[in-house]
Amino acid sequence: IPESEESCPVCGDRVSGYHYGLLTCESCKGFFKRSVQNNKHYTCTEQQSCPMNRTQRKRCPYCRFQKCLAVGMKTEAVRADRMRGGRNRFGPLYRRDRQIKLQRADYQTNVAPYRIKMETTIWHQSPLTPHDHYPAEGLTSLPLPYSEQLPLTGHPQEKCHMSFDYHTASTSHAMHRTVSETYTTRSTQASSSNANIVDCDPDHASPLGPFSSFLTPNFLDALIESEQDESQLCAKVLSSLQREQANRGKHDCLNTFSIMCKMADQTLFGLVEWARNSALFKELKVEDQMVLLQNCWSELLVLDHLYRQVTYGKEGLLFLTQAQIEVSTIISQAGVTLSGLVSRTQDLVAKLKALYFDRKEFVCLKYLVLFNPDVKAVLNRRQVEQTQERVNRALMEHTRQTHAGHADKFGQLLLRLPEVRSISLQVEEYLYQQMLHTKHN
DNA sequence: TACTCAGGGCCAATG
DNA sequence: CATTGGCCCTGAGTA
Ligand SMILES: [Zn+2]
Ligand SMILES: [Zn+2]
Repeated sequence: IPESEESCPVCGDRVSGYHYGLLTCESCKGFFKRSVQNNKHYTCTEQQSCPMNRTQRKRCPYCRFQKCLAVGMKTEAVRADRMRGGRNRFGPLYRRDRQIKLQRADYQTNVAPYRIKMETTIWHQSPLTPHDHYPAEGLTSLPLPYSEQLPLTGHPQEKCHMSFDYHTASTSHAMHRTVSETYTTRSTQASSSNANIVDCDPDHASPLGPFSSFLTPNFLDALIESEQDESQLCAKVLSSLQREQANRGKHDCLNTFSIMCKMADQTLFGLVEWARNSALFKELKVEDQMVLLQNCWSELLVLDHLYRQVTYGKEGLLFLTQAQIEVSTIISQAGVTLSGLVSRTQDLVAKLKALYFDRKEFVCLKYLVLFNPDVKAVLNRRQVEQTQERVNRALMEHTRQTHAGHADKFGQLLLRLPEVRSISLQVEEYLYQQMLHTKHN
């Protein structure tokens, strides 16, 4: 059933089954076969980047064949002897792929919505006071640097620097407090957001919505101001880990990898909260809020991780909130999935560092990923589209103004999003495996 | 052994 | 004429 939903990665047409390595449509199957069998060499009359879709795929065989190869169609699967029927060596690959897709579908439709539902229920049941919202707030008044040692088990030789230092993550917390509070203490009935926002924000009251009175140059600033301070999120994640550890005995400690999973879990919680607190997001219908979050939660998770690595991470170290782990340790001790994930991520971190990826851009990318008009079940597509375009313009403007020396930083940033998406799918897969694994114990 | 499903081939339609 | 793509035939691997 799920593969009837899939569309051909080459041209977007309906998929007819696995062909030469992956799910493709019938026409691309035939095209690829003929091209390989007859050893075709096409040429492109344009810039070798012709659009590929159902109606235009015939226009440029060169670009079509390049795309076939790019998405992973395998020339080895075309038989030189033209033997018909039977099976080839890709059989097991197809089986694995099917399994993974099933798992992913199961996770997407059962687990992720459940989580989000749970979180929204909590949200609606208890209108949050600022104090509840930041359970770790007291930590900000502690003398800095505040350090603590989390007992770790697992691999005794493993050099795992688990010292917690608020100095690095803490910035001008007090400055943003007031802004954050006005947002978080609002009634959270998102469906009637307009009235609430006008109520709480008389300065910006407008019949067209809370942001319509912001002039475009201030749009991004307004977005940034409403962002929760980084240290608050870190503190929340950490305090929850400490609670978890406190509930366990001294001799029943979490190992590093469980800690990473728990961190991801808590961060996800925080990201859902982030979205639900954002004024742009509140303008959407609750139904659309749900489907958008269900679509991008893992991408947000990856983006969040990337930003933390770029800003706080040191070379060769994986920075987890306040803990640092040597990347080489993970690569050598984790399974193939996780180590692959970590190395792909670190590659991306290096690229972003080279671009001097900043906080404003990070926030913009989060919004671009969240307001994805391509999500199938979205009701008000126009609204999502407009918001995405708006953020997109803001990002373009920002990169043009503040990074004038760096040609096309805007384009470079957008080009990283497909890789983020790809990593996020792998993350979902990994988390799903972990879930099954822990369930069986 | 019956069934599956990804290979190959066929051929009307298209230009 | 060459190319396309929907449909059908085949047969090794699988339950
Ligand atoms: Zn196709
Ligand atoms: Zn082309």
